[in-house]
Amino acid sequence: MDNRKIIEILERKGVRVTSIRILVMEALTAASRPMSLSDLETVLDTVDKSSIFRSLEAFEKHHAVHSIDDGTGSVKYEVCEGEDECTVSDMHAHFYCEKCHKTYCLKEISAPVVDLPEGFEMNSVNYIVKGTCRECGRRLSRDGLL
Amino acid sequence: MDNRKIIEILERKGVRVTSIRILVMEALTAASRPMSLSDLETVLDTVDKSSIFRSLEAFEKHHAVHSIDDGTGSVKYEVCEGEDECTVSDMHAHFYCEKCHKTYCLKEISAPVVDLPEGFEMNSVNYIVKGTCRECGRRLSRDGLL
DNA sequence: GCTCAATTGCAACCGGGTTGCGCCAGCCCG
DNA sequence: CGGGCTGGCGCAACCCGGTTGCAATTGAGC
Repeated sequence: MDNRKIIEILERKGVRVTSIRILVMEALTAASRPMSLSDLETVLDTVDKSSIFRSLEAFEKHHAVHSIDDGTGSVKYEVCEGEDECTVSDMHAHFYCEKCHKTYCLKEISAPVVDLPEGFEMNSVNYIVKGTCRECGRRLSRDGLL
Repeated sequence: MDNRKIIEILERKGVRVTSIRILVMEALTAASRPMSLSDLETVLDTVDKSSIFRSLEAFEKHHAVHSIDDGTGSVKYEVCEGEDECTVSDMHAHFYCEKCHKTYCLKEISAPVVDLPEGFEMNSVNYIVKGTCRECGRRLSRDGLL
């Protein structure tokens, strides 16, 4: 992976560039799936978790990443797509596989928006579908467990 | 509140009736809103939290209550409406007020269901809207803060 | 190269959730 | 009534993800 690209992302978002932050952002962009703090901890085993945490904090403040809560008890982070803000783009659906415990990002499916009762103001939406992912479904049917 | 009703609910769901469980179920039905473990802990300050926890566990196993994760880090519980199962009824939307930190149960709004990519199997849906609730909206506009 | 603010690593802490264990209550059976 | 068994309870300890205080280090700007 080319560090230039990573550094460019950080600079564009106005995040101060450090070696640790490059590592964290690199891991996040390399992953095809939202990552939790402990996921990152195991990938970057030389880096202290508080440093990763604070890097993510900085990224999030500058809208370089956004966090999603898939109800597993550990917050996941993923790189924001848009060039600038990502408040709208973080409204897409996510899928949590109860078999392999992976969280998928259904980028193409934007989170549905409902009409709220009068007086309620919406700020953001969290839409999580739980179930069995494609691979686990295949695996289970192959093994005759389905 | 009439204990008879509480006991009747527990018996109908096949949960063994104990004094603690009556207290927990009573608190849950009395609350107009989903309650967390620590909410219940403060309401029932004579009861140990592990007892409350295990009561909730028992209730949930017998579909007397269901849990919802509003992304605040503490799971909320609410009494199932239906007489029997509640697997469908727990698919309604919830609203989390970021001002007063209350979770509302939008019973009349069922969680929207999206089409998943091929091979993905849906088990349940979690739909949380975050924002400002009616009361906080009123309060803020009354105080000129909005 | 120097200075000062920001970042990092470490260790400790926090809070929600969970569990091991001994004790107690209730119940069935003789 | 008495004994034994099952299940519930309280206590304390633990787990884990997240967070923070602090001292050491880094690095950006001069």
